[in-house]
Amino acid sequence: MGRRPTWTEPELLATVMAVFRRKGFAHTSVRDLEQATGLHPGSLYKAYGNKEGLFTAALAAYNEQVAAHRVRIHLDETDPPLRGLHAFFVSTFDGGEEANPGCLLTNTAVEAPALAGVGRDAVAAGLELIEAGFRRMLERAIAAGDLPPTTPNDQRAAELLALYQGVLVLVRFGTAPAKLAGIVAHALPALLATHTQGEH
Amino acid sequence: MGRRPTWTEPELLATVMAVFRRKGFAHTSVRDLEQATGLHPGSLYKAYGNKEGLFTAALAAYNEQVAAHRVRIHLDETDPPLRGLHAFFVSTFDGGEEANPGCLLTNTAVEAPALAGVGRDAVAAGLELIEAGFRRMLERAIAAGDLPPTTPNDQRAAELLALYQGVLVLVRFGTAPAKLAGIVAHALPALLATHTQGEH
DNA sequence: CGTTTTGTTGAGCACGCGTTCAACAAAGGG
DNA sequence: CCCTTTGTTGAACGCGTGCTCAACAAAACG
Repeated sequence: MGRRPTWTEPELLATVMAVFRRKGFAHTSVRDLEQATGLHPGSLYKAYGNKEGLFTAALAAYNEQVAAHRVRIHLDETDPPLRGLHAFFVSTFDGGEEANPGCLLTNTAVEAPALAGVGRDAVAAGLELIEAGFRRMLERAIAAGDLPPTTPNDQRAAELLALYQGVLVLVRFGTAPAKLAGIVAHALPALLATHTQGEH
Repeated sequence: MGRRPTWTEPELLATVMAVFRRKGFAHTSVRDLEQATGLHPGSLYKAYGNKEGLFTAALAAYNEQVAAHRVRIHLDETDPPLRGLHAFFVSTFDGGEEANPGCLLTNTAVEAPALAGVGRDAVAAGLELIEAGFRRMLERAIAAGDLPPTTPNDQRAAELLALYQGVLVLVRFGTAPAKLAGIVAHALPALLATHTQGEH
């Protein structure tokens, strides 16, 4: 090769990802990325084509590095499963004030409703990754006897995903962690409680 | 005055608001607004100072026109109250495919975490408007005997707001209305059901 | 050691952005 | 009926944007 890359690709993408995550796609300029990475535009464009390609790669990196990691740690490897679920939610806002830039998937889903195919697919894949994690965790909880199988796991997982996205909106807005903790602590058990479909 | 305004202010802001709501602040150019309103930049800038002023005014208009209206219709004037709550959620996605651009408050909360004071205050005011609507609706439901007062209304309202934001994220992403309907139909009764704080 | 291959450099381009302003046109006031 | 006031016009400006490219430098290869 030529001059040895200053970055390994995952590290580079993690850096780029962090900027997109904090500022959003539109508010991030290529010069922001230059400053964050120390690389000059030619390098970035040679490797990723354009700003959208850079964003797409960062989104994929987010799925692989951040989302999948959180799912594995909290939803797949924590016992009891429902405790892992709680930790999964809390992990979005327990890092102090400025440490929680929200979720790149949530931010992207909201920012670009008409986003081009690849970007949309990446968001869909990320959300499905999380929802599938919820389903696996629910199965473990049922197997452990912590949860009565009164509602299909698909249904419960979809509801958990919706609540999760909502929490992430509030996180990004800057809602106080104490309030978020209260929401999560009560809403998760309530959502999962057995229930003969309520009247309203 | 001079040439009679082509627009009444609320109509103008409703038009501007629709563009911001669909495209987001960053992706909306002043030329987009020119095209949507038929007004030329000088007029817009004379009245609102700059693009952010225009956005702030549109945000206030959203609170007064859209959010407050929905709260009143569904949360304050529908009986039984819990049926109104359901309708409030469903109203975010029952308008067909392209008809539901999501919520300007949600979109703004996500897009601009570091938004300047006024914009942030407007979002906070809008969210509080909705949360207060939830609280009033909960009081009515309890008074009507439809809901046991086992959990403080503040707590319940906060959870409903979180779920609401999550649904709006999914709406904006383009999740199928049938799936959203399933989420809402089951999650709302579950969230409100009486519960001795679950273990997990 | 020459050649190729590959990542890097950084000045620079065209474009669209937010914004301004001098000129104008229609209503109100005395 | 003039003068002021006020909303409108639209060309134009400076700037920051996304992006390009010719030159270059270091590893890989035989």
